Amino acid sequence: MRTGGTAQAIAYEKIREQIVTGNYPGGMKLIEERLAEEIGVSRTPVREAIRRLEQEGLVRRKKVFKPGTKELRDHFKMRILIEVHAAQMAATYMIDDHLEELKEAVRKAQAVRDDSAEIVRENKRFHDLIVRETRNPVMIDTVSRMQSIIYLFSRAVVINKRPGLLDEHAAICEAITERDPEKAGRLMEEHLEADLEFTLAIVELEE
Amino acid sequence: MRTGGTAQAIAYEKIREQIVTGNYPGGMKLIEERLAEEIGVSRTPVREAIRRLEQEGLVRRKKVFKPGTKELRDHFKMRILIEVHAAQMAATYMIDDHLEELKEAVRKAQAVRDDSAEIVRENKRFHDLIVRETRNPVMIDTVSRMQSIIYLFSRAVVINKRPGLLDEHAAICEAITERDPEKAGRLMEEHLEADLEFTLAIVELEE
DNA sequence: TTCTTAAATTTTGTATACAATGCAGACAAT
DNA sequence: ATTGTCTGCATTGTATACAAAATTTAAGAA
Repeated sequence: MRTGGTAQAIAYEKIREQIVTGNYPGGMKLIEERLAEEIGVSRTPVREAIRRLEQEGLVRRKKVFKPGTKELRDHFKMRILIEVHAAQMAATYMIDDHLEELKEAVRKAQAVRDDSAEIVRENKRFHDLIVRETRNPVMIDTVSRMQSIIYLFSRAVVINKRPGLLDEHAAICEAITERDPEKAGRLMEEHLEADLEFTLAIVELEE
Repeated sequence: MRTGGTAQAIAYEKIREQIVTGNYPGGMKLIEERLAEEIGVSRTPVREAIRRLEQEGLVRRKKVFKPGTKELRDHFKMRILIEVHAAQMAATYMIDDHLEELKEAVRKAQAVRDDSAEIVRENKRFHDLIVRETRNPVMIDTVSRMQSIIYLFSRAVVINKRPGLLDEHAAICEAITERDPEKAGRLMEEHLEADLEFTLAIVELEE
């Protein structure tokens, strides 16, 4: 990975990496001095990196954020609201080039039914392509933040991949192709609600 | 104003204040040393305050953010999405106590038809009360952020208060009272879209 | 033992010095 | 006149020292 330029950027990338991989587990205290030494910079850039992660929601009061089920739900609901809207926009305005990309993503995910890392990547790609159709950076950004938080959980979920997920993607893609916003929106909502319930079910198993 | 506690909090409050009052105009460069001296703290807390404001969207690359019309639109659309949802939730679930508060806010705004500062306050209150009904801190927070950005503009707009605004509030309130989510959502959407267009029209006058 | 409180410690907050970077204007070369 | 690059200045980035606050540990009393 190319962790560019400034010490702060390096610190940010490294800490973030540790958090999302689960290497720094939820609840772990982030001690500036320790991290500074570990990364090989001074406390100053580490501080700023932590602040950034705090704003981003991955860190809460110097601890790695550990979302409870309520918080997971809240983030998911925010995401659903935007993505349903995005699906409607996509069905209305998506140009053919983009539609091709979307179909490609669906096809690819179906092709690699066993490699779960690859499925995760294509899954994310599918959703990103749809969210892009809002043409609204604020929404795109918000979804991205929600995904980060949700991912703190779904590492576990990803492994137990949910049945039906790929078919639902295909169905949404079809509704967009048919230029049916109502249907696309409805299918997206059902899809994400199912994802949420599945995720919650697994999380509750773990606790 | 009570600017409590740490130097960083003081710096944050003071700088934010200057920005939202328009005292620091859009595009102005924020120089750490100058601000530090002005506020009476060292550069360190000022830096962190600026970073925070950057995350919040009020500052962009050390300059006071000056949203263009596209950006204003984007923020507004995000807000609309959430508030329409909130209105639907409110119509479905709002308890009587909260409904009373809402009615009170509408009444009060109508009572002070001349004092524009007071109208702004009651206007905000009306929307906040509805957004609260999402019961979703993530959404509440997001709307609050959108409002900050929008307010960078609407200082101008506020002065030319839009006709019909209060009646629309009353109508939304009524739809909620009638427990009609579809209507409440639709009215809220129309209301905010009208606000957006009005705001854009004024902004374009200014340029 | 368990609870309180005080001391010790760890950790964060703040100031400040110095280094690196970027940027504006001056001057030279074409 | 245009381009280039050099110089000095303004600003940000980083490290570090010290102060304040928070947290842990230990000791003593109920």
